[in-house]
Amino acid sequence: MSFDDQLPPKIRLLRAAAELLANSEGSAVSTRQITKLAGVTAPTLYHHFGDKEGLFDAVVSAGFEEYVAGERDFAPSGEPLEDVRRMWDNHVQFGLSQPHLYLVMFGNIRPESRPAIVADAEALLEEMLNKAAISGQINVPPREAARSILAANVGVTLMLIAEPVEERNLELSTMTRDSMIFAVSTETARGAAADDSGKSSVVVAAIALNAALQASHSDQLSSSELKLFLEWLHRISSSS
Amino acid sequence: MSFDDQLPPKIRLLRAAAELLANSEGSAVSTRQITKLAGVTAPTLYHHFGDKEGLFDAVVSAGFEEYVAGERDFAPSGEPLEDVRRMWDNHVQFGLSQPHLYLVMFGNIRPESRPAIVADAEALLEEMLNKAAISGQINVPPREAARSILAANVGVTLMLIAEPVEERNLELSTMTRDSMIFAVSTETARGAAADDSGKSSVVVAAIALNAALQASHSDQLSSSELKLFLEWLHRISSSS
DNA sequence: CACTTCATATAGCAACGCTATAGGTGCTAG
DNA sequence: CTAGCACCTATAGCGTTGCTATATGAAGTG
Repeated sequence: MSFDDQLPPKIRLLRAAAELLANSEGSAVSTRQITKLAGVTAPTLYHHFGDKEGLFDAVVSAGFEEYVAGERDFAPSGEPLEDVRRMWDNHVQFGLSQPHLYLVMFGNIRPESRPAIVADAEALLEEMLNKAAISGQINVPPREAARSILAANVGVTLMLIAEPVEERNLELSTMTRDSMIFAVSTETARGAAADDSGKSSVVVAAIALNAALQASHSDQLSSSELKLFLEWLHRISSSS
Repeated sequence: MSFDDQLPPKIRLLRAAAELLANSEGSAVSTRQITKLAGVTAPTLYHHFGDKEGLFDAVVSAGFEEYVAGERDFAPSGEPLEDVRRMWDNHVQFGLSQPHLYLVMFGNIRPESRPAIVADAEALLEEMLNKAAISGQINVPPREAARSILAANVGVTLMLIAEPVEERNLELSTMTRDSMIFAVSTETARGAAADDSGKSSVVVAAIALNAALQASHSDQLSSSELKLFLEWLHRISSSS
């Protein structure tokens, strides 16, 4: 019954919960199943984790490490938007390979209670999008882009999980993914990639902004503000 | 206790369930609450609806009529893609105004069990996208486009529901919506933004510069200067 | 040794979704 | 009018859920 004697009960509970979450098909996972598999009784669970959700949160943190590890390994491809695509695919892959764990992480929605994990995933995406922004590859602030992309990513994954396995069509994922990324990117070409060779730096961006601001005066700043702004921009631009 | 005597119990159950789903804050709704409010006992519920989910499905069908009615009223604007935008907004609006009902409809995800309602919503969207396809306005088969857009729509709505009310930012919705629609449409609108007096390139450059400055703090500006600089940058980059 | 602190077990509560069984109701057939 | 027959509802309770009041054991400290 208990599968891992002589380990501390806290760890046995974590492993039992993880195993049940990973393998249980369809129905929910009960505390009694978990404690039975772990070879402990109910109060032990509540002593260590407070309540069922506390246990699941702990399991999820561990599962999330795995998820994040998958995301970070892909990271340095040099092309940030390509990395965002990989993060998207990794997200979907994780959801489909461990649907119950995923549902605990992202599918357990209740009004006004945001799972902590969502913020983490969002931060991860934002970090990557920030790199894209530095290269001038996106036309939306990274934070908003991250939220938007993550929302679509979760929506797609949930929808795929809800479908019968044999009907799951991953094209839904790739299509939505590319739609979202394309929409926030500055790529101009519909079919072919732009040859704009990216690779901007602070200086390049500043120069571009400087030129753009002088060409069409923005009405977001007053004229005196604009003058000072342009002076600072010049200092930055001429720093290299 | 029972609020609507002399109506048939089936209808009283439906109304009680709908009312509880609409008003219950946070916690779940139990069959006992429902039967108590309806003034009937448990077997009555199971006689008419089979099980709890059957009742909820029935409530949802009724609620869905309302939802669909909202969608159909908007329909004939002549511009199909504009109608898709309205359907998207209506969807989000419905979710935020009746979050519990919405969660029963779209948030109750379990592996390989697709809520019937999703197929209906998908069909509705597909129908509209078909009109767009006939006018040559989209570059993707309507069915796939509908699935993709609906997935993103649900994802956004769930994410907004999970957020605290005061933090809810509908821009997440409009931005994701336009991203999705733009991506499937044949508009070559990327250039249209450039027509927009070059403002978009200003925004792109500002976003890039903003990200670059925060990544590697330049030593060309003092910290107080930088602070003000970034504030202005933010004003510019969030102008459109 | 006495004392505190932590960790686990015994036993059980209230609430849950659901149901076996039986009784009441209104209908049609004879 | 009555007998039979569906249909609908109630009494009572089953098995399971998440969780806990209480007690017991073990381990460290004075």
